[in-house]
Amino acid sequence: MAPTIRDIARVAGVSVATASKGLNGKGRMRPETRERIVQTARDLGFRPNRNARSLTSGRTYTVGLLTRNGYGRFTPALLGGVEDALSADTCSLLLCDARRDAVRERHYIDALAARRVDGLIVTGRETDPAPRVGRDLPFPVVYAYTVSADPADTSVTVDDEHGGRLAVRQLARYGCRRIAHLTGPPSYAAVRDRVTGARAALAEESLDLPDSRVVYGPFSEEMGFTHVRRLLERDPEIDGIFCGNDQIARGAADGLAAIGRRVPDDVALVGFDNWTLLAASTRPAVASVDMNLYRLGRVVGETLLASIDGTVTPGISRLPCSIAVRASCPAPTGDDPVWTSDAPLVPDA
Amino acid sequence: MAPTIRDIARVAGVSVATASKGLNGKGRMRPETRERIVQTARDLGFRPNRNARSLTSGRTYTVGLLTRNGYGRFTPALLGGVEDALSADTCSLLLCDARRDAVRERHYIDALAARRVDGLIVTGRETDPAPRVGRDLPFPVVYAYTVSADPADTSVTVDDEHGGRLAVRQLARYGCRRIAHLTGPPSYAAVRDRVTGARAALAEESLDLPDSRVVYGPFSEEMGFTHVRRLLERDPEIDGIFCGNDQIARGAADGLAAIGRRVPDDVALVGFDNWTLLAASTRPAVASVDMNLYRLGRVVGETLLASIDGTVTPGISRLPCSIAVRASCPAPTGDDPVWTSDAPLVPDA
DNA sequence: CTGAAAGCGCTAACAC
DNA sequence: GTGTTAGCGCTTTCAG
Repeated sequence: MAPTIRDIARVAGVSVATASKGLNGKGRMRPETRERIVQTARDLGFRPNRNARSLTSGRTYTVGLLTRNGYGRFTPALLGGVEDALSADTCSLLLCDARRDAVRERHYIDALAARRVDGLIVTGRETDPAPRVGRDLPFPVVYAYTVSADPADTSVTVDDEHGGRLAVRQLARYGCRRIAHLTGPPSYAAVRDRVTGARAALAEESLDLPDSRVVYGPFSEEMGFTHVRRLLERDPEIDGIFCGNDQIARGAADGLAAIGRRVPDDVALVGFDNWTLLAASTRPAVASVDMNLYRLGRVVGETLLASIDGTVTPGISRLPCSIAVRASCPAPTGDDPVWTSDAPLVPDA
Repeated sequence: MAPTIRDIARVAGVSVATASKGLNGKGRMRPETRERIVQTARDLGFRPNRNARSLTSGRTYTVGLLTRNGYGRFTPALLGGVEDALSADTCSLLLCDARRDAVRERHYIDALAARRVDGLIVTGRETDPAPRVGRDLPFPVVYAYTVSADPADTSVTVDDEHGGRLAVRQLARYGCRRIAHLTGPPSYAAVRDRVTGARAALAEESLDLPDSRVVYGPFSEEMGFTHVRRLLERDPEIDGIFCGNDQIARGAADGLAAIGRRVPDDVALVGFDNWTLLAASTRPAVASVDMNLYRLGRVVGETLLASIDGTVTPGISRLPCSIAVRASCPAPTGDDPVWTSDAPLVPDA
């Protein structure tokens, strides 16, 4: 059995109360007593039981992370940021995956409540407003990437409009004048927001993005591969394409190669997600919008810690994106935020 | 504040002990009393504090998951299996990412010990024997995917040799007779094991894999793209290639297309990892060895639960792979285990 | 300066 | 059947 504070007290020849104070650097006592206590604890390999401590303190220094639909490509970066933010307060993360199942979700919420977590982070793969995770929960909740449909909740997500703006600005700076958009299903808020952003930015350059040059489809390579060719057949003047993710961009790059168009000379390409593994391997490498998910995770963690401390900030906050420049659209970036590297993370897969 | 068992007892008009027994279905008491207690608990939204309970029970029903070098592409599937296995015992997962840093690792181990986790799972991106996580830890440890250098520890990993056998058998069944291997750095045990397996399987078919047809390099598309062409220049008779992962396979497919070789008619291809997002999008789609990581996770979880119960199984156990058949090598699979789908998981990214 | 005592939320013997 | 008591490991008044 692991030694308890009583063992320390006994061996050090003091009372339990003194041992406690000694170990926690509280109260006042003769330095030699404290030293003796600490030394004894070290000798016995004493490790205070945090669960016991949380009984009195009321804090468990544990937060839940509930993902609503599995761990995806976005999870690692987000998780890294969350962990780093929380580690500042030596909080640990309890993981739960609801797998699109409301019953599972409920079950996990209960389990987390029974463990008296200090807070909860809810994440999911879409930025669309989603039903909140429960009402009157006994801990603060922050939604990460996904946003709660209830404006009284706290959500932190990506500014997809900004991402859309960055993408087309990069194309425009490269000199593109007839820009098209190949993207995912319009049922995604992210997809719609990016279109909105793209149009706004183009308008500032006196350019436009007519409906005829926007193609919605699945978020897949296949989509990019087939539709890029149709698009250029219909409208051979297109000289730049904003792709809704890097898979589409890759398909588009291959499709352009197949019809003998050079990238970026004839048609420039900008993707989204900056999934380096894919974007950097495309021929040529694809410039891409980065959602700064590590930073998102940090902000989420910090927001949750603040909520736990009583400072709640209801509403949705949207963090800006960056642009990762690569050969498919090699223009200077102007004042736009530039992505450089995954800094403190082990990159990708 | 959340109601405590005392609140329940008071409201239900019984003692705390009776309330406890009533709620846990223990002891014997008048059914109506039990009913009253349970009903009161429901009314007050009582949620027993598991931390308090674990003080007496000695069990926290929490296990740590320590990843040594970040969350990769393999993590989600593994994690899913682990979660499912542990949920059978209503265990929760505490997440830690050591990020290749021994100090961080030590720190996390301490934190987990302080939380009195019932057990620990250690995972990492390589199957190479790695230094064990600590000595004389106060809880059982199971290594997942990564294996401990100490044979007294319990490790569960992938049978890469079997994977190598499956890959070349699939090629052989398609009719390939001059098989080559494009793979990652030989510093990886996984890389060497797969070569061993491939050679063993080929020998059974009276075929071989001479050193001249094995190329080591980085695990990247670029590697496949450039080396497949050199390889076929040197040895134009090659009719099948076993690729060390799906990125290499993809590069190889593109490289073959670039020199006008048809896949699979001229050269068949089998990859490794069965990373569907990549493998299924390659033109043509790439057949690939699947490591059954979800199942690995389950076995790891079950093994850990057994260890917690006192049944330890030291040593390394290696689980077999499956083969996912796709257009790049469309042969019947014989008796080999076939991959069908990610079953209970939300697939990929 | 140090220690006795009470209590955090819950469980488990053992009385009544 | 139900309640009293003690105790899990630790913190925290408050006396001494």
